[in-house]
Amino acid sequence: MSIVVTLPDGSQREFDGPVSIFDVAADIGPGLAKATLGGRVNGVRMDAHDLITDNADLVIFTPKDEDGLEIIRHSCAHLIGHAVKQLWPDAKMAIGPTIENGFYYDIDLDHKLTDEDVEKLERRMKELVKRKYSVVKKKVSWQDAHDAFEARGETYKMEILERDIDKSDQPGLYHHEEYIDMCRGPHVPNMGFCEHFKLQRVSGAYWRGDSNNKMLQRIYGTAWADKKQLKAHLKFLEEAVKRDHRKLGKKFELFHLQEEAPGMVFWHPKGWSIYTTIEEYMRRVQRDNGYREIKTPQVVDRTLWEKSGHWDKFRENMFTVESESRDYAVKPMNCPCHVQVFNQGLKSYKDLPLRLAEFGSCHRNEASGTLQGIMRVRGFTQDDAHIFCAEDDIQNEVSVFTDLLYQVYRDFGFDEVIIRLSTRPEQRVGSDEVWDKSEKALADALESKGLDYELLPGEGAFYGPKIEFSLKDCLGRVWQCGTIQVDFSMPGRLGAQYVAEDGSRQTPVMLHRAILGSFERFIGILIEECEGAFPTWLAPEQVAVLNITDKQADYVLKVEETLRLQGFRANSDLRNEKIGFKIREHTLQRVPYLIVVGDNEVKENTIAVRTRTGEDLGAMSVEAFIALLREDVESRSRLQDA
RNA sequence: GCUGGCGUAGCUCAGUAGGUAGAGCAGCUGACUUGUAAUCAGCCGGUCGGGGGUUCGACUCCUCUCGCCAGCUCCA
Repeated sequence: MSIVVTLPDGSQREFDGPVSIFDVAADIGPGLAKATLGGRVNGVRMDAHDLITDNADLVIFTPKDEDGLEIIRHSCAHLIGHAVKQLWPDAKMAIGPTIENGFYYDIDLDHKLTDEDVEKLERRMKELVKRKYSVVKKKVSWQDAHDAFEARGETYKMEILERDIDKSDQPGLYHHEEYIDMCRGPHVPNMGFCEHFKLQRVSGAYWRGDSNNKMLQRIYGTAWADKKQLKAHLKFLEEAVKRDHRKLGKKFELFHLQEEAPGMVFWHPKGWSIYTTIEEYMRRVQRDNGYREIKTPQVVDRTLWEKSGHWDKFRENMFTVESESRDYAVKPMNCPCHVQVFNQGLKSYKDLPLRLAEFGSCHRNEASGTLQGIMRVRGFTQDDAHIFCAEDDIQNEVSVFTDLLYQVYRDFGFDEVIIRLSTRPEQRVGSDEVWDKSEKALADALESKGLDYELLPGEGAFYGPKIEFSLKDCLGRVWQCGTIQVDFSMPGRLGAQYVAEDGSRQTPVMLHRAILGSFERFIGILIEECEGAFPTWLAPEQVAVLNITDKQADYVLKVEETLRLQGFRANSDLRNEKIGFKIREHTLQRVPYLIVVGDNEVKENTIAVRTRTGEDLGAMSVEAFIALLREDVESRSRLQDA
C-alpha cells in the first residue's frame, strides 16, 4: 500500500510503505535530512524516526523554527538528567519542561548544588553533547516503564506514572545512553543538536507547585539553535540588567527603599514628579470618563473587615493596629470603604452606573520573599475605582473600560498587553446563572474588540470572574497592572442597595477596576521600558539651561524662569564647568532638551537647543522652543515613534 | 513564608592560609571662565547590615537576626 505525504507547500510525495519523517526529509534532500529534528504529522508532534503509516500532512521541524527550537530545549532538559545522574547518582529526577527561551529540571538531591556544581554539570553536559550520541525512543508498557524507574530509584517518575498516566498507555522512554527519561516527546534524534545552551542558575521549586510538598532544586538553562542566537540572548540578558528599575531608580534619584520600611517606597523629588504627573493625568482621564473621585480612610475598625470578609480571608495580609481596646486594620483594599460612600443616602437606579474612583493607598503584609523593588511592595497606591451598576450594565461597562485602558496604555507607549480571563473557582458565591452571564459578558467584551486573551479556568476570585491586563518588565517577566473584576458578593455583604424602577430594593453589582494597577508597579515598568529616558511629558526635568561662562548667567536664569512660568520643568546649570562636561552630565541624566547659552545667543537673543539623543536643533528664539516643547508634551512624544 | 546566593565609603566594586580596610567615581576646597559627552590639584570619607560566640586578635570562622537578589508559593 502506498502512502502519500503532503508538505506545507502543497506538494506531495508518494512512498511504497510506512516511512519516517527522517526518510521523507532525506527524500527531499540530504541537507534537510541532516537538520531534521522531528515533525508534525496530521497535527501531531512526532520524533524524526517515528513512522508515518498512512496518508498524511507533514511539517518537518528543523532548528530554524520555533517547534524545532522547542525540541532542542526539551532535550537539553534530558541532558541535565543524563549529566546529573552521572555526577550525583542518588539524584531523583522530577520534571524537566521547556520554558520561554530555555528549560529547567526539578531535581531531588540532598547535596545542595553550588555555583561550582552547576559549572561542573555544564561541563559534563558539553562533553556528552560532543559525542552526538543517538537518542533512542522506546514505547513500552506502563508496567515496564514503572519497573524501569523502580530499578533506578526514580520515585518521582513512578509517581507521575501512577497519578497521571493511564495503565493502558504506552509511555515513551527516551534512552540517552545509560540514562532513561520518560516523555511524550518529541526529542532530538541525536544530541549534536543541543550544543548551544548555557545553565543559568539553581533555585528552589516545590514539587507539583504545592508549598506543602518538598522543595526540589531547579536548574534553569537557556538553549538556542546556534552560537549566534545563544550569544544574542546572553547579550540581551546583560543589557536587561542595565534597565532594571532598581538600578535606574538609584541612578536617576527617583526613589529608594530601606530596611526600616521593607516594601515601602521613599519617593525622591524626581520620582515624585513622575508620580504626580501620572496622577494628574489619570485624574483628568477619570474625570473625563464619568468617574467621581473620592478619598477614604487608611485605618478602619475590624468590624468592617469582618463584614466584608477580609478579616476571614485576607487576615494574614493585613497590618493591624490597636487603640483604646479596639482593633483596626490598615486597608489592604479600597472596596469596602467605597461601598460605605455608596451607602450614604438612598440611591436610585437613575444614579447607576455610579463610578467612584480613588487613588487609594493600600498596605498588604506580603510575604517577605515576594517583595521586589517597587514592582511588588507592601505599601502601594492604586488608581482604583468601583462601578456600581445593574447586571445588564456589566458588558457595556467592561467594554468601555477596556477601550479606556488601551487609550491610557497607548499614551504611555505600551502596545503589548497580555490579557487573561479568569473564570469561576470551586469555592465561590453566586448562582451558576449569574456566573454564566458575567463570564460571558467579560469574554464578549474582549472578543468584540478582537483582543486575544488567555483563559484561566478556575482562577477567578470567589466573588466573581476577572480580566487581568499585564505588561512585561525588562526581563520579560509579566506583571499584572490593569484589571476589571465582577463582584456579586461584597455589595450584598455590606448592605448596598438601590431603588429600582418598580420601587423594589435591589443589590447592585460592583465592578472593581484599575488601569495602571498600582503607581509603584506601573512606574517600575515604565522606568524599565524607557530605560530612564522618560518621554518629555513625564520627564522630571524637561530642560536644562547651561551657560558657557559666568557672563551669561543672568540670561540663563531669565530663560529658565520663562520656561517655568510656562509650566515646564526647567533647571539652569551655572556651575563653573566646561560646556562639554555639563552636556555629558545632563545627557546621562536623560534630560530631553539641553539649552546652551553663550555670548552669541545673548547677542542674538536666542538659545541653542540640543536633544538628549545628541541632535543639534540649532539656535532659535525662546518662543519657538516653547512651541516645540509644548507640542512634544501634548503629543506625549508619540510623534517621534511614528 | 520556602530554597539558594549576597550584604565593605554616597555609588560601582577590590580585599581567603584570621594580623585593627583599598580603588575609581561622587562630595568638599582651590586654580582655571571654558562653545556641544569627563580641566587640573589637594582634602574629606567606612563601629566592613545588626547581635552573640570562637580566638591573643575576626571584614575574614561559627551562630542567631534583619534586609536585598534569583526562583517557588502567593498577588497590583
